[in-house]
Amino acid sequence: MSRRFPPGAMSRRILERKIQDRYRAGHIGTDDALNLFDELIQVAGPSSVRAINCLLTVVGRDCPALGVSLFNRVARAKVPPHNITYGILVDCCCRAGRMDLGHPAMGHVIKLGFTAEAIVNFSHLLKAICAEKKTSYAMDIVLWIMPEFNCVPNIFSYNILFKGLCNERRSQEALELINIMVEDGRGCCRPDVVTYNTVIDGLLKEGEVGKAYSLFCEMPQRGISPDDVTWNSIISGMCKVHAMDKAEDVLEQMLDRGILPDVATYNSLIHGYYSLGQCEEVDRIFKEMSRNGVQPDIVTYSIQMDYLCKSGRCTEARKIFDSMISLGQKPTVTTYNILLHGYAMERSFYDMNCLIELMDDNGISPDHYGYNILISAYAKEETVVILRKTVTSRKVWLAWYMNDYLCFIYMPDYYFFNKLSLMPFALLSLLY
DNA sequence: TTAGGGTTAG
Repeated sequence: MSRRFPPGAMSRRILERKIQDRYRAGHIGTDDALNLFDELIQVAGPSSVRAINCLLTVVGRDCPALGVSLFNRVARAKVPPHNITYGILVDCCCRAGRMDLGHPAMGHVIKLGFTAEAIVNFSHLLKAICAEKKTSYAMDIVLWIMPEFNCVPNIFSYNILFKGLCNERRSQEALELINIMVEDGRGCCRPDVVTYNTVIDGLLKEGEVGKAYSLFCEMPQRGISPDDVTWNSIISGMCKVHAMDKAEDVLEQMLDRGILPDVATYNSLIHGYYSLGQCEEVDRIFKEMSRNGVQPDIVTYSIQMDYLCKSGRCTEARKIFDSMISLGQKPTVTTYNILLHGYAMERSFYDMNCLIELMDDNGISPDHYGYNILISAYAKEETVVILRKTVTSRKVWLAWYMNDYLCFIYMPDYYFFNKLSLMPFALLSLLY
């Protein structure tokens, strides 16, 4: 009787199955995935590609650069990568800030003849190109290069372009593109609810409230029903320009259509009323939330803390912060920044330093908002003298004396600022 | 393996 599998093949199949089952159940962490990858790659064969895709997805999600290096090991093993494997690779290259590797990876997909099925791979590439504020180039890819390779752009491709245009403050062009697509749209590439939501949000962020509202009103005529995201965007836009009556009108319309407000809806209203100093209205919204069974979330508490800090009531804000933690809510970097800004306004340097230590203990790194708050606060002290700036391998230490006290700021994200032109405003004014 | 909304600094 002949054996069905060569020696070792059965244990390899068992390992592959185990990996895929655990991946589907969401039971693989990054460290786990690395160990399983080491185990599998030693015995891997052509059948291992699905399990390898699962492991690359888990590792790449957390650490895209590591995902790229694992792919190199796959390429050296006798496992022909699948189109999906290349998709994960393109995504990892782009998210690791290695567009110089992302383009060749995509070129490889084309060379191997995967182009017709490479639609998702193109989406990763388009997203990364748009993130670099090169949406015009991404548009050339969608309109000319993809059809050239028989890869028909889908609504995902177009919606990535719409988001890119809006992020470049080119919402008017996005609006015109919607109209062109409506006039001669074909098949799957008619604008959908996500397209409208993206452009409505872009117009609102550029202060074009009237145009955003008109587009919102045109949706039903064009056969697209607004969803919860659409309603929330319009309500948030109205709240940001302090048109609270209009926001309440839109909320009524939303309820009439049977769509229930969620925590994001209430957060917009609470923020709007706090900005106007109308605390009685805030209390009313909180009661309404509670009546409708909607629980406040981290953003609700952050908005409340921000109001208290800006009113010189940091102690009360801190009580909310501490009670939030005791209830098991994890503060985000924004929550810390709000409190940090409150302490900075009070010039409470001791509290600021303690909070930074707490962030560190909880594994949260300050972002460019946080650094600006810190540096601006210290820079306002007349006795600040920059003592030393050390730049080593993408890391920056700043040290200075303030009131005979040696202060440090460690900037692990220097490369990030440099890359995205997000070097903190206050830091620039100190260094140059 | 791909797209959209609510909070923070100067």
